[in-house]
Amino acid sequence: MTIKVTNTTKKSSVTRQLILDAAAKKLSRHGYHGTYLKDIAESINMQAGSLYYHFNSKEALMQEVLNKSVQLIHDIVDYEVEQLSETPTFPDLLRAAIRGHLIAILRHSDYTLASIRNYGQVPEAVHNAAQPDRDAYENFWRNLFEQAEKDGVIRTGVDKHLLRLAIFGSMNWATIWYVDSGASVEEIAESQADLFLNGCYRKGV
Amino acid sequence: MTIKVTNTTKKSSVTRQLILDAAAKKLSRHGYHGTYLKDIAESINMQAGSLYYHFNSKEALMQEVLNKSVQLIHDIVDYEVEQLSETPTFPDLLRAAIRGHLIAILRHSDYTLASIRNYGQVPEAVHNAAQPDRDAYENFWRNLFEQAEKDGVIRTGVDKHLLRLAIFGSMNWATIWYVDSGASVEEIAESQADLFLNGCYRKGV
DNA sequence: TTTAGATTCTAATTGATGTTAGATTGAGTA
DNA sequence: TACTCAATCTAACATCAATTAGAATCTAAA
Repeated sequence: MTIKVTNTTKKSSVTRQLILDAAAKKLSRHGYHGTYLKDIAESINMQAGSLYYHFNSKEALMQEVLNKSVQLIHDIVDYEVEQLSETPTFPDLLRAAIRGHLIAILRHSDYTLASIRNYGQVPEAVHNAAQPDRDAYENFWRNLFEQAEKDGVIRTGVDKHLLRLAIFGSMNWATIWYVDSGASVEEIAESQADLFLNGCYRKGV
Repeated sequence: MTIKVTNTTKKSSVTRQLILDAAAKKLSRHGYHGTYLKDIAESINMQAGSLYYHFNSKEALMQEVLNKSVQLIHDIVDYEVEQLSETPTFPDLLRAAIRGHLIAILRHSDYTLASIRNYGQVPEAVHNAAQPDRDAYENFWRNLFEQAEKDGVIRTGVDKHLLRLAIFGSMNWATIWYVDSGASVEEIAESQADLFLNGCYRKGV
């Protein structure tokens, strides 16, 4: 058996990437247990056994897909937020964060759907390995709302915790209907930000 | 082979229900391909083969779980809405609908998690079979917002379609974090309704 | 008590999957 | 040219899942 150390050969890393992409695609469509190494391999014209040159096991491969999916989102959100002016307002920040998250999960939907759909379906070891990355990303949002509350721009009575979870839900759910909606990512982001900031209700008819 | 016709015997229908419940539990935790008939059977002290007396195939069993999950939600939402006064306001209606949906998916989470997590992961035949029920339920929400718009209580610029999907996302996502949150279903419902009605932003600091 | 029908079990069968070891290929290098 | 090593393939192995046929058991009515 070949022991795998970090391999930096050109060809190897290209193939690795091909495998990861193919795995993400399968994983997003068929779930962990419905994703077969044979299918992954076939979709990039390889044999199932050959995958073991690049990954030690199915679990290891899946783990890397899940990790990458979270990092991808985090990176894009960071980027979108950094594009803002020096002293962005809370609505600006929220809009940018939502836009980043949606861009990530809708444009790279194979990875994020793989992550979302298999949350709690993969073996625990795989699940736990991605937790640190998830926590790091979650903290970004926690901080966003904590700062906003300090600044007094959150309406009294709004639970920061439930607010964050509601926004997460709305965004992540978009992976399910986005393709059929015809709307652009930017439109959806704008709409969701506006909704969470101002609500849908017109008072005093 | 025994051909199954609709069987109304007492014992049979009780066992059927046991099987469905067990299947929903497994399905919600391990996904379609990770759910094994053997496990379902064992969890209710039966043999895998015996399941075939009640269901023609794994697909047929799964299909019934998914159908039931949607019907369950629809029924409870209808009930909550009917409890309202003769002429409920839009906020009242929305609150009741959200409460009903959350009660359904959080109290009977095995069925609804089974449905949500396996959306697009089950074989297409199974998926399609549950579509009519899903459509019927979706129409309830469509009508809710259409009526509200006619009544002029929706803020201009709000996209009814995206609004509905955002609310769905927030609610359904709650299945993931509910158990760890410590919040009650009623609190979450109240909080989400308030959020979607009025937003989180306090204007004019 | 007998018996027919309903329900469950038992023991295969068939097919597919993750994994591995060893053979094979192919590109660069001494 | 020979050699090395990365990369891939091939052909197995062991396991396990869905399904089935028929035997066994249980239940309620005659």
